Amino acid sequence: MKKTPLKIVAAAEELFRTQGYQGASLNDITRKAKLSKGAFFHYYKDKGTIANDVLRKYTEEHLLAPLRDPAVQSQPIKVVLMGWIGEIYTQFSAQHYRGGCLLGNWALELSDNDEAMRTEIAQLFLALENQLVGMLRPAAQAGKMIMEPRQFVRILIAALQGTLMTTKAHKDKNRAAREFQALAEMIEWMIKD
Amino acid sequence: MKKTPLKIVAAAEELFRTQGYQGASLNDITRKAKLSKGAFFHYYKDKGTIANDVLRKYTEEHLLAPLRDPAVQSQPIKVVLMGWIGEIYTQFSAQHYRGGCLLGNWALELSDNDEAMRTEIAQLFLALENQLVGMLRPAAQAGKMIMEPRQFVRILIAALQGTLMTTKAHKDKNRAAREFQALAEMIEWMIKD
DNA sequence: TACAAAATACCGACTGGTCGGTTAAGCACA
DNA sequence: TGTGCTTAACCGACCAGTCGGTATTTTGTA
Repeated sequence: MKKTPLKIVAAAEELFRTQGYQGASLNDITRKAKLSKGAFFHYYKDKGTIANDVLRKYTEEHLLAPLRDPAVQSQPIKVVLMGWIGEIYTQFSAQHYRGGCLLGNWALELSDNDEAMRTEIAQLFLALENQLVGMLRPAAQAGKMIMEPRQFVRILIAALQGTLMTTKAHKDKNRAAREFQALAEMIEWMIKD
Repeated sequence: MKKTPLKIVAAAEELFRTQGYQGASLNDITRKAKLSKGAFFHYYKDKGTIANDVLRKYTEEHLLAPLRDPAVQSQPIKVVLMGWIGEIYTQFSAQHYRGGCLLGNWALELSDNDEAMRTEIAQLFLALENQLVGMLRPAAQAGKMIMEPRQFVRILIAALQGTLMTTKAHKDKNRAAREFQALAEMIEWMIKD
C-alpha cells in the first residue's frame, strides 16, 4: 500500500477511537494526516468506506492476530487467554483508559442506524468468537470446562467489553487493575486444570 | 413538573437511546415532542443539561428501582438477579435489540470527551454496584459465593453490558436468548445454593 | 536517452445542509 | 395590563462531500 492512504488510515484510527465515528470529522482526520480533503477523497469514496477499513484492520491486528500467533498457540489455553486479556489491559492503561476497543465502541454507536456497518461488526464479533471456540476445543474435550465452550466464549467477550466500558468511565488505575483481575478470576474458575 | 418539560424528557430519552448523544439533535427532539426550539431552551440551558436529567432518570427507573422494590428484595438473591436480568432482556427483545442501556451507551460515547458527563456516569455505575453488593452481603456471609461480592458484581455488570452490546450488533433473536441464558448460567455457577 | 503525453496524486475553496444556541415578537391567561 | 410560555426566524460554526485546477510520476515512443 502507498504511503498516503496509510497516513490517512493511521490518523483515522486514532481519531475514530477517541472521538467516535460521528465525533471524528474528515477535517480532523485530514488535518491530523497533514493532507487535504481532496487527497482523502482521491483514495476513499466516503467516510463509511474508510471506517470499514479501519475497523477491519483494528480487529485483525488487536484482537485476532494475537490469538493466531503460533508461539502463543503452543501454550495452555488458560495462559493464552490471560496473556490476551493482559495485553489488552496493558495497552488500555498506557492510553489512560481512553479509546478502548473500536469494535465494541462502534457496536453501540452504529448498530442501530447503519445496517451495513452492523453486519460488518457482527461478522467480526463472530470471527473472534469462532477463533476462541476453536482454541478451547481441546480443553472442552478433556472435560476441563464447566460450560459449553461457545457459551463461555460469549460470556468472556461480553465481560471483556463490559470491563473496558466501566474502566473507561471510571478512569481509575486501581479500579481498572481490580476489574481485570476479576476477569482473570472468572477464567480461572471456568476452566479447570 | 409541568407538562412541557415532561414531553421534552420523554422525546429526548427515546432519541438519545436510539441515536446516541451526538446523533440525537435538538431539532429531532423538539420535533418529536411537537415543540419549538425556543420552548426547549426555556426549560433547559443546553443539550448537556437535559442529557444529564435523562440519564439519571433512566438509570433510576430501569436499573436501580427494580432492585430496590421491597417485594423483590424478600426473594432469594439468585432469584432477584435472574428476574432483574430477565426484565432487561425482555425489554430489549421487545425493542428488537435497538437502543439498549443508555448508561452503557454513553459510557463509551462520552467518557473520553466530556469530563462532567464521565463523572456522572461513573457515579451511576458505582451506585448500581453498591446496590448489588449490599444485596449480596447475606449470601456472602453465608459462604455461598465463590468470589468477593464486589468482584462478582463488577463481572456481572460488565457481562450484562457486554451482552447488550453483542446482542445489539447481531440483532438475532435466538442468539440473544442464548447469550442471556449464558449470563444466567454464570450467575448459577457463582452463587451456591 | 529525451521528451511529450497521459495518468496519478494532491490541493483548498466552495456547496447545500445541519448543528447548538439566540432573539424578538405573539399568545393565553392572571 | 402584566407575566409565563411558546413560536418562527435567525446566527455563526461546522458537517460530508464536490470541483476545477496544479504538481508529480509513469508511460509510450523516437
